[in-house]
Amino acid sequence: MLDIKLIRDYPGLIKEASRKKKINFDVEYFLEVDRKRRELIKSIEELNAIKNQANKRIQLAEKDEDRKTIISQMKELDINSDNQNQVFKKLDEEYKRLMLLVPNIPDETVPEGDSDLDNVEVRKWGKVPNFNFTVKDHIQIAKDLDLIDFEKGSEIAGFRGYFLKKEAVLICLAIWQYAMDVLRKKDFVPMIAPSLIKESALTGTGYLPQQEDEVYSLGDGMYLAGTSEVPLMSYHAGDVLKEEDLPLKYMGFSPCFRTEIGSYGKDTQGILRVHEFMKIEQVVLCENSKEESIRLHEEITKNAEEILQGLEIPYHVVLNCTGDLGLGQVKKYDIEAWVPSQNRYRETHSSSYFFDFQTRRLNIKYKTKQGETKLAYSLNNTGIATPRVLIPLLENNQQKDGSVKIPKALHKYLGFKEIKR
RNA sequence: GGAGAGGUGCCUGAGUGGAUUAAAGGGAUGGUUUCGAAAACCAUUGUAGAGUAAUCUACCGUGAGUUCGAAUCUCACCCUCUCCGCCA
Repeated sequence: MLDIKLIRDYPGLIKEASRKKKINFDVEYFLEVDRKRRELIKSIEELNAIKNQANKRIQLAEKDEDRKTIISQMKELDINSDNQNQVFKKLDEEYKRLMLLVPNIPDETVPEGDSDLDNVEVRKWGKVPNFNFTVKDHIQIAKDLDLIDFEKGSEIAGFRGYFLKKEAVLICLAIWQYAMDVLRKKDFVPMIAPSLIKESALTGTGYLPQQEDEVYSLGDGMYLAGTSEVPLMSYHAGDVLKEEDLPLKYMGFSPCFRTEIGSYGKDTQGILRVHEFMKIEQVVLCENSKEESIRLHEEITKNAEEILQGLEIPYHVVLNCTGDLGLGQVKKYDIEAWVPSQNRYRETHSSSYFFDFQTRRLNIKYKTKQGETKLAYSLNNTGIATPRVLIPLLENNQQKDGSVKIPKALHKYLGFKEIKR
């Protein structure tokens, strides 16, 4: 949600943002609704002022007759007032519905583009491995080493279902522990967040109503979160924080659920795109400042890179183009890890900032030292997501003999250095 | 799942249809006093919207309703607590 004053004063910016983000939003229509709504508010407030005055006169009236006269006058006035209120209710609903659909304005450094194909590489890390044998994809490796059971997975959990087995499980546990240790050193507060959540948490973070298809709805008003960003941001909904406590940094650990509607036919094999996975998410609330947002955005991006570097996984960072930005995102980097079997990088992390888009919806503020109350700004990035990260981990470390070497950083959590049969 | 109690401002807490402009106390901030502090005294102390401004409007968990008028009455929902049952 954006500041209504900004939309009123600079509708052109919103129009541009809609165009760049490939989002359909009719600014002129919205402003018309806003104008009518405001006119009505003014008129209703004037009526209320008359009523309030009349109430005082009713109380003070000495004669019963006077009182009756005023009451009958007020009854007449009420007919008009009821009508206005009904019209207002409809207008207000429409206004609120539209307010949730106004796209945030992309940063000027974000390249224009239609889709992820137009994202721009920012930097690369690590050496893409050269294999002197035919590389296997993660599916084959997992089958050969009995690490993932896809057949039973789809039998029990349906399409995109999977069972992790044996070392795959232990490695996931180790990866979580490792990633948490990295983030803990950077003072991120560990949280295990609920995935079963109410609608308001999803609306507050901007996933609803915009991305309704992608969220599992349980039909009783409860939903399954696609990321712990949703419960963690909602954790502070309605709060007035202290400036000296900012930035607040959380690492949220939770199962994540995604319908993947709209990606039918994409990545249907393996564990790249699954309905259910585990993720450690970095969530940050900071002061109302663009500079601070940018600084922290770079920081949480670096944190994720540090985690991947520790796992010895080659990656690159791309700057997402406007068409690949979500409704509320101002700027986003995706980190993509090298997947040898596909001979390309695939997304493992997504790092973005929102300014007050989410905090306005969630009403998260803070008091400055001068006593001013301001909306906080928010950011988030993946810490690590499993099992997806197993793909580059298994593939990049596969050996000619079919075994897989395990990156050093995980050894102390595992007690073994390779997967071998 | 069953039974009960409750939700009022930064906090405690009063308030069963009209003077509530939400009492009172506490806290916080500023001032007086003081060498300085404590105490005492005085003052200030919510959010949002409309307006150049004076000012006006809304908000007592949320939403709807009754009424000329609702923190107060009615209905639905949300949340918290207590007890019973079940349970990792």
